[in-house]
Amino acid sequence: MIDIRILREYPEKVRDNLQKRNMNDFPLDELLSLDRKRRELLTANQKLKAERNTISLEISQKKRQGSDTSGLIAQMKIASDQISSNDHETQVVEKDFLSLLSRVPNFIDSEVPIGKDDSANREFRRWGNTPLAPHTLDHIDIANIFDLIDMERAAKTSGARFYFLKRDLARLNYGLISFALDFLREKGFTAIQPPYMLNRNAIAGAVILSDFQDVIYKIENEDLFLIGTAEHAIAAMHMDEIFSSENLPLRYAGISPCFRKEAGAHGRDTKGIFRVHQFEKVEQFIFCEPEKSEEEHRMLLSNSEEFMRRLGIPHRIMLLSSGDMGKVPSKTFDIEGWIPSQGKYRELVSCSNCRDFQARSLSIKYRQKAHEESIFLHTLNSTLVATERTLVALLENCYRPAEKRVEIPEVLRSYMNGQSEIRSVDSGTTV
RNA sequence: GGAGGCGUCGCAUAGUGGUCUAGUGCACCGCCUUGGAAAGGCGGCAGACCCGAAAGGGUCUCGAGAGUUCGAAUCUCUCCGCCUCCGCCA
Repeated sequence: MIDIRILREYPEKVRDNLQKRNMNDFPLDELLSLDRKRRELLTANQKLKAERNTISLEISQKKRQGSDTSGLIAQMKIASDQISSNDHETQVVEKDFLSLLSRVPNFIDSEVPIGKDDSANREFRRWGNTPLAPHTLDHIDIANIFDLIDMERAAKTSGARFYFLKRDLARLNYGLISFALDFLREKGFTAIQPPYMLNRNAIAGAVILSDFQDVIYKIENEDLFLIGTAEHAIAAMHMDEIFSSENLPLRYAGISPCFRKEAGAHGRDTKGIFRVHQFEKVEQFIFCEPEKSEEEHRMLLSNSEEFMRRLGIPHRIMLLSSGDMGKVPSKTFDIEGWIPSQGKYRELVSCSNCRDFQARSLSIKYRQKAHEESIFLHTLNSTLVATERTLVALLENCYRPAEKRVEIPEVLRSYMNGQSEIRSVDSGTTV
């Protein structure tokens, strides 16, 4: 949520930001008039309540003296009726106001390139060789050679965009997770396995809920949603808390499955496990003081880059344009990994500075010294590894067609009992 | 799932319809005192919002919501959470 005072005092800043985000149709004037109306109602009703409190005190004093209070009580009755009808009206306006305010996107960083879509993203750097056509097999073709993924049966049990991971690929998935947790532990992150379901209040604090209807699953007859990412659970974990600055920054390594409806993705990436309804992710999450967030953001990106390098996945770093980024972050870097079968870089990592936007909706603050004024802190999040997507990149980049084998990256071998490659069907039933 | 108990300022607690404008203790912060500290003294110590240029004033919040009442921390209902016991269960 943005600071309502900025909107009140500098509405042109908000309007400019909406324009940069291609959201010119946002009803900003309606929001401003709702704010005015809400304050008018509030002020008027507060005066009435102050009056009521005064008369109430008078009544209690007179009762103790044994004087007659019937006149005052009649007066109170009228005031109370007025107050409750005003309260009702205020609530209605307040609700409209809040739901509109919560939809205002975060201010974008001045470095963010302005554009309509991903074509305006700015490339920062590349790493690794990207042979154009090393082989024509995609990750599903390769998985089929070694019996590593069963999409057909998953379609039968669960539907499209589900999968059974099998054999060495299931093991490699957990290897990746373990490696990622060890990697972040060395960098001082605290491992967190969050609840996989959140209530509406928690989710609404971490995201713009109206934009998430197409993304997150709702549990029937419960006030619960399956998490789309550990980010939201970890962000909401500290809602309504005030930290002292000596406890910051807080650096978490979240590990969880992520559930996504992908309702708006019909026809995109329909083959394989690149875009699926559930995947595992190790997530970096930071709570820090505002003046540290730029530095923390660079650190998150460099962690994710280093992780990619250690896996040997060729990649490039992109600074997302205003048209391609989410509404909550003020600045987002993506790391795109090389997918040989597509001859393209595809998003594997998203690394965002949300500034005080989430902290404001979740009311997470800090203060330098006891009894000083508390200030909203900054939150940042970055994928360290989303394992299913990364498995796609690994299968394709590490496949050696001449020898018909998938080479396991050096850093993962210790998590695979020393195994260095996936060769033929290992053991167990093949059907 | 069943039975019972409990949710009040960081912690502990007081409070059973109007004197609660929520008290007290601990912790914490500032000052005094001291060579320095402890102890002691004095003061401060929850958040949000509204009006105001400011000084200042006001409103709301006793787990959440609804109700009874002129008036609710206090009475009623619903929900949520926690604890104890029983049942079931990875």
